[in-house]
Amino acid sequence: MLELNLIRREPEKVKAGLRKRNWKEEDLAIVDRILALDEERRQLQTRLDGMLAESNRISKEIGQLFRQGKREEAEARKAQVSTLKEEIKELQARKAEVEARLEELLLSVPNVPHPSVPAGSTDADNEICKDWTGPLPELPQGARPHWELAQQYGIFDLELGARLTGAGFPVFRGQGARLERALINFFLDEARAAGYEEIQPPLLVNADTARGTGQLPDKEGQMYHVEKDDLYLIPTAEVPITNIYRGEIIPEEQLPIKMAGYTPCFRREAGSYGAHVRGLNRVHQFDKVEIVQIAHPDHSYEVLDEMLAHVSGLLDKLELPYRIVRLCGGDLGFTSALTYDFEVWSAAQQRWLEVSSVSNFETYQSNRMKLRFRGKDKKTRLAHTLNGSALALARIVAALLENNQTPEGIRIPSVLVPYTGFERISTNR
RNA sequence: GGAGAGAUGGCCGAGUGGUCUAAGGCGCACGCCUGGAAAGCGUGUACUCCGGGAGAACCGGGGUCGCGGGUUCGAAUCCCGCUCUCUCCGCCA
Repeated sequence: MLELNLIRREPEKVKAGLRKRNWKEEDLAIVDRILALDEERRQLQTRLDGMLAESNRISKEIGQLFRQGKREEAEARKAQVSTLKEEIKELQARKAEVEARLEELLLSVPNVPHPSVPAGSTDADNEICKDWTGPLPELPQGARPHWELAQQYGIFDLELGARLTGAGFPVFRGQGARLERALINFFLDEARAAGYEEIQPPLLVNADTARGTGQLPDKEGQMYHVEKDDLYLIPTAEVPITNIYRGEIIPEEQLPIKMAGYTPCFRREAGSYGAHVRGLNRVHQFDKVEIVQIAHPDHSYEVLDEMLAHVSGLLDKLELPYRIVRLCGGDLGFTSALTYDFEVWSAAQQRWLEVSSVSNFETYQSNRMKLRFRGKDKKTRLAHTLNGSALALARIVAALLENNQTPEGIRIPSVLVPYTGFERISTNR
């Protein structure tokens, strides 16, 4: 949720941001409607405060009159307050109504994109910031996509998952399961070495938490909902981890706060189908290590760069070709100010797969969460929140399988060998 | 799932209808004292909204004692609902 102050001070900047997100001119009027409602709200508040002050004053007098034994005067004042009270009730109702409408409008305004966000409407307009300049893997004759390799080596089984649960729930087996676990441990160890506190959050969250990071109300359809308990399966560890500090006021010297966690992630992904979602390319449940930082507003873009470097380091160590893409206005998430995607080369599919998304939300999430810090000047300010995948497992596995296939089996990058306990995946395990 | 107790400021804790503008203590900050420190003494110490103001200074007002309603001229205090915590019982990896 955007800060009302920003809309009040710089409505044109907000409108320019919406234009970058390809909003139609006539829809920009929402900014003016917000400003009008805010003005109305403040006027109501001023009037209401005056009446409440009056009522408080008279009530105090009544107390004094009673103690002095002046019953009749006290009774007269009572009647006076009674009429005041009716007006107060009416004003309160109007104020609540105005506030509810204001809130609703505010929730429907996305974050203002960072100046560096390129114009554009689809992923074709995204800007490649760092392309892969090295050689792409050369595959042997008869190279196969990862879903075929999975069958050949018994790494994971989607048909089995479909029988147990439904489409999009892979069952990892044998060396495949061990590879998953190795990657998780590798990513967590790397995060810890980079100063992130390891978190094991709940996998189900309540509506307040889902609202804090912006999954509700706008991405409701993305999440699995447990109706009986009104809980949501997390689509990413970002949701519970960022909310750890919801409503907190953090001493400035504790910033930045760095947290990392491994969780399975659950996404409904309704309506997707076809060849580009085969295998592990898009599934309903996948493993991911997420890194989260809560940063000082003056330094959040340095933090973003640091997170990009961290993710780059992971991919370097895994020896995977990758490129970094800056999302354009049309592709940018609702709550994000700036997002970089990491894409790894999937040699058999001959395409780039998104394996990480690193974003700065500035105060968009923290405003909704009331996540603040206390500066050296004793004032409270909203902190900036950032997060990134480091990394999303399913597609990393897909790329590793395809890029490292040899006639003797699938080579494990040397950095992972201490974690897997084997150097190659082969039929004879 | 059943029974009971509770939720007050950064923390502990008092407070059963008006003087609560929330006692007292701890902690923290600043000052005095000291060669320096401790002790002692003094002062201060929540968040938020609205208005005034050039003002993130300051002044005035509103709201917040778990959350939401209600009773009352007036609620931390009385009533109803909810959430959470603790104790006991049941179930359980």
